[in-house]
Amino acid sequence: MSKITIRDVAKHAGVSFKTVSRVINNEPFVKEATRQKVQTAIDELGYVISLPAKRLSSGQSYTLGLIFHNASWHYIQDVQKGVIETARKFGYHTLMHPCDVSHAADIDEILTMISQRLVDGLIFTPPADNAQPLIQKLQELGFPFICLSPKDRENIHPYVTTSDRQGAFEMTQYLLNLGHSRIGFIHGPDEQYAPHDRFLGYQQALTAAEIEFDPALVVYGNDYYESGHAATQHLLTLTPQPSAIFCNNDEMAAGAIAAIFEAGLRVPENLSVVGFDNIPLAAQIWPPLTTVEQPIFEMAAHATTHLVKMLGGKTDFDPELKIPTKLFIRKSTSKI
Amino acid sequence: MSKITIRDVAKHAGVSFKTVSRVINNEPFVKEATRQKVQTAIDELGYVISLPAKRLSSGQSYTLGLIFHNASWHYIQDVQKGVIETARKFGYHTLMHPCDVSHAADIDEILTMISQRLVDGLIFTPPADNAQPLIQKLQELGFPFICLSPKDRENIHPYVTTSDRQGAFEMTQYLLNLGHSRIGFIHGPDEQYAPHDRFLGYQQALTAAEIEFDPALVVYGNDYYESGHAATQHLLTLTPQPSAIFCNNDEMAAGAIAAIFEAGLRVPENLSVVGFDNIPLAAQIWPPLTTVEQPIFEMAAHATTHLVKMLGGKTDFDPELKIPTKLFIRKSTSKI
DNA sequence: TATCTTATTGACACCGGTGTCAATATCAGA
DNA sequence: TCTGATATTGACACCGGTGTCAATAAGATA
Repeated sequence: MSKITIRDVAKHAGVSFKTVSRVINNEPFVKEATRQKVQTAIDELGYVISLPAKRLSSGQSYTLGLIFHNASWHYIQDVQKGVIETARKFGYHTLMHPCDVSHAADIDEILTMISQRLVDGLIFTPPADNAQPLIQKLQELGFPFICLSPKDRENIHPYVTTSDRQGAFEMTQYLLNLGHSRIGFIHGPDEQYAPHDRFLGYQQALTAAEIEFDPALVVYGNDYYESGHAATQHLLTLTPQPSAIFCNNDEMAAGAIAAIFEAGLRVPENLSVVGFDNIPLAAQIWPPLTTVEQPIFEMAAHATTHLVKMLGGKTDFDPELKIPTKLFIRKSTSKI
Repeated sequence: MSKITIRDVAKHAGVSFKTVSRVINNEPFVKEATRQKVQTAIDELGYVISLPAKRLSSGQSYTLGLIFHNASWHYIQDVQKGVIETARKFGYHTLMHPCDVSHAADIDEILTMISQRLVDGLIFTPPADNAQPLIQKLQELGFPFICLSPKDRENIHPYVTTSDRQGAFEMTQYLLNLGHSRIGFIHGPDEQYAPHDRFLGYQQALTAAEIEFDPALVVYGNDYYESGHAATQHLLTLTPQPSAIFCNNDEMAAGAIAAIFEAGLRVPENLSVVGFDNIPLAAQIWPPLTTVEQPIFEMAAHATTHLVKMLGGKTDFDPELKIPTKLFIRKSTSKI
């Protein structure tokens, strides 16, 4: 394709190549007539900027790195959409970087990416933000990054998260209103922040309704289908059996539903099941899942916007943004 | 981070900067002793190459673009894994490019990416390969690209696909062996190639078993959950009712199962349901879905390898690679 | 009209590598 | 030990932009 450079355009327009550079970057102090002349030359020649050249000379890559490790792809897909779309608006590209941040080699790889000047800033999705040594190194370096729902909210800034506690509170309240008082709770991974917040919301709703919290109803899972399945099998052995199960995420809820069916019971006739996140799967299983929508796309979009602002040297934004959740009532719940 | 350049390393090692360049690129004709000396200097100084500089001077971006449009994310996630992982092995990075190739502006955007020298080659996933004007333009330009399961296999090369026909043939045979003779078939989007191949496999298996093909059993869907749901509702009104439903993909199969449950019937007791692709969802719905695994990851990996080889000027590979499918028997099927 | 600002434009170094080709070692054979 | 062939290394232009600062043009002011 076009091997046209700004010097060609300059010659064609009868100006210096620096002026062409000014025009394509929309710099001030260019006479309108000159701008027109250059623009015409650009159009006639079909000039397109060479990004490699711009990147080398400006010292910026105009690229953001999205770091994710071991995260559910349902989650990642929304994050990707949010980040890619938002980055594009600002003229940035996005590089996906799946990795295992618990692995020293992978951390080195990320550090290398930075040294290579491949990315200008990084976006971390949980649990990648748990890579303490990496995060610390970045902070020392002063390298721009932002986290999505980080575990450690005290030391990692800026971040964007969601109102997990409030969402879980509302969902629990909803189940309570349906008449459920023994609500099993499948807890998420301990290393992350969100599960604790969600659990807290569950407990607070119980307290608000003056229902005594029974620790026996809490089982730990790892957010995967299988663990939701196993946790539910355990919950079903309890006496009295819970009449509803609140899962830390939708994937475990899908596992829960499978376990209930296997036990010869039905959802929601015998047990109600709810999840968290509202991933596509939630609407595609039977029965469709009542869940709490986590505004992943919006979080990712906000995080990207913040990061780009940081790269531009701005700091006039809230370093601790919280996006609200929303209840999605479907068919996996019913009155007791 | 390090602002060390090859000139710094050269000075430190007492050689010319060109020699350093030779060492980092592992070029021949460098004396072993020199290589050692340079390597030591590199290690001591913590030198890391500047990609922007390499890209500008070499004229290559060492980046592949993955174009996808409107495709299921279940599919895309495996493609992404395959492409990213493989590209990395060859020292390439991958840029995701979701877009709408039926939109002229989006096609221009891709053409611009090329002009900007942002990517060295493109990988298309269906149905993005249907962007005729774009594909044609690329062929004229001689710009390297490769398609995954393209619709138009006559004119688009190279490509990597899977044995859709054979997979559908085997699955149908499996259902036949289970005793099903009236097998509903939910056809996929007409604009793609794969659905036709799968349908052909279905018909051939019927013929091989000497069972007459009944056109009434074929309903068209668009690969989404909802259309599988609707198509199944229709199939259930048929007399005699089919005893099994073969869906063009898993997502529609999930919709089919939901429709069956809603009608008060059970899977697989009353009807067997099978899908195609073996996406994660297949194992997470109840009952777990019997399906045909489409080797998406492998296809993506092969395609990437081919593309990189093309970029290296090689042409010693099959321009029409076909990766085999595999049957996954789970619990959504049973004897009649 | 001469002078001082301020708006525009141009000259040129530089970003940090790669590519080309000439220069210098090295080594085997005579 | 000398010579030609081959192995190594260096010099330098170049990729196509951006940044800096000087040069020039255009107005404003006196």
